[in-house]
Amino acid sequence: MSQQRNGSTSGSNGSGPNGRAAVVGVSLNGDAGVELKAGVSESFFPDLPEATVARLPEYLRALHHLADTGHDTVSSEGLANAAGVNSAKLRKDLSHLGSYGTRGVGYDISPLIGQIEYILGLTSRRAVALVGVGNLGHALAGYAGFTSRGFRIAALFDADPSRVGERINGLVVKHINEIAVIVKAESISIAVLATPASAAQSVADQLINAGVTSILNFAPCVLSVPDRVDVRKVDLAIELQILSFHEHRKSARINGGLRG
Amino acid sequence: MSQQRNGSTSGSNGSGPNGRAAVVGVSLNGDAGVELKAGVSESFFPDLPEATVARLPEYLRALHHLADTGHDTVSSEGLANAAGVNSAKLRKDLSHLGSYGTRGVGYDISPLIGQIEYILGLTSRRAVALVGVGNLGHALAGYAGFTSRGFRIAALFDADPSRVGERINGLVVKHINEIAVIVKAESISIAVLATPASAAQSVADQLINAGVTSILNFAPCVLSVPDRVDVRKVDLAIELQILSFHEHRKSARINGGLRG
DNA sequence: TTCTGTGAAACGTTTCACAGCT
DNA sequence: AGCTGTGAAACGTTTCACAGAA
Repeated sequence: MSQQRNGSTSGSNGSGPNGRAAVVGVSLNGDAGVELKAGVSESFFPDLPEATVARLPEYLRALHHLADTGHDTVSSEGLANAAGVNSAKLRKDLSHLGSYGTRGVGYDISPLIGQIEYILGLTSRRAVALVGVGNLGHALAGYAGFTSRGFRIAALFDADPSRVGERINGLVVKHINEIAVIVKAESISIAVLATPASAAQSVADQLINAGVTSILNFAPCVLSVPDRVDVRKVDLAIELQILSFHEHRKSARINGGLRG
Repeated sequence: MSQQRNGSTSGSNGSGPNGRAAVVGVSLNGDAGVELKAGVSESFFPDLPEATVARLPEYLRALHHLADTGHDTVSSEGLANAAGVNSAKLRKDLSHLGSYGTRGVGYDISPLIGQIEYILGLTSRRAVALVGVGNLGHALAGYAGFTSRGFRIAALFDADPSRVGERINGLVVKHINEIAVIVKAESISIAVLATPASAAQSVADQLINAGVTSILNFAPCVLSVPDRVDVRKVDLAIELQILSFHEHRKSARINGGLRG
């Protein structure tokens, strides 16, 4: 959701005060049709359900894995298993992208990878700024998955002068008062926020002023942002608390003796 | 949403092969009623929608913040803003917990905190195992939010002998072949998986054999687990890819000139 | 009057079941 | 015969709008 998305989440909008909104996943309005054939890399933008969008990256990962292990075709059942969903859902999702399957056979992996990467905007490597190189931010700065899955960390920022100047993975940490200049210079539109909660809103405001329109927020707080800005939230303690609920429910079942 | 859903994500189950399922968020079946009054800390288990469960931690965080800043009552509008949702949703969610509001006034913060913590199973600090103290795992081991929001990291594991024995935050890293013994000895039911994807399934199997029934998975792969085990997935690259989709859509809007 | 609690409507998502292409 | 693509049904979630308690 989620969305928080977690989701899944993934979620919906709640209007905040004075025209700002705390947003996790935004509704889709475009309704241009899908007219793309395999191999063609320009198309109008299909109108995808948000739940589908949230699953495309998992399909993409599964498809890359299949391609790497020598497959070039896969059935809806096979891809669904690899992605952890059921096959009806997978077929419905992929049907929104246009027709990449052959009845009686399955899906052609390579053009399907191309189409999903196109839809997700991964045809060129996107520049990402990371703000907050403390405990967690430091680890994120070194996370190989960013690099291998379509992104490039283009700038690191921190408010702490003692951390400014530090070199991480070949990048020098800049002070947050350089956000405006660097974000504009590098045309960065996505930022990862790994600051303490107390600093997050102020940093988000600076990022948005500088032109950032998508934020991945690791700080445990709600951000208030304009409608045009997308925010997704990742909160480790929230994830554990949801699991804790399920643990509690399981033991209530056993102790209460009811309903299995 | 969930999962996964996040998913986020929150989400639903997809049956896997031979009775195993890749699970992100599990449906609720109990239907015991809510009979709890403020201050009483035993109750039957209410039948909460999964979407509500996923939001309770955010309400809890907001409530703690309000309590810390001297409030003892809050309106649905006020709490909803603090939690980033709309007030109708908040009221519906809280109505599932029983009646903690007073019409014309608002909600009593302190008993509401107590009830949410009870429902989430946070009345005693839960022991958590963390497997994989590489780049990300190391940061998670030091994350203060675990400690401050109801959890206690009770054990650290890694497969790499050169990391075994390292001391992090007062805990010594153990080898993963000690999982069975330590998880049982410490009655650990929740584990955080921060291993490479290639090791994740095998480690998950060991954890589950040892008695773990909830897993927070940071590895970019689908885990196959028995139905009784809950899995939530956090994948940083997936979150960025979802944001990338929205970036792509925004620029398609502008370039295509259609629909605002 | 104010603000919660809640039926009912609206909406989005998932699942079913099968038509139809290969 | 096999497997995709898809209407239609089922389900879950959100929003509306207001009854009714304080």
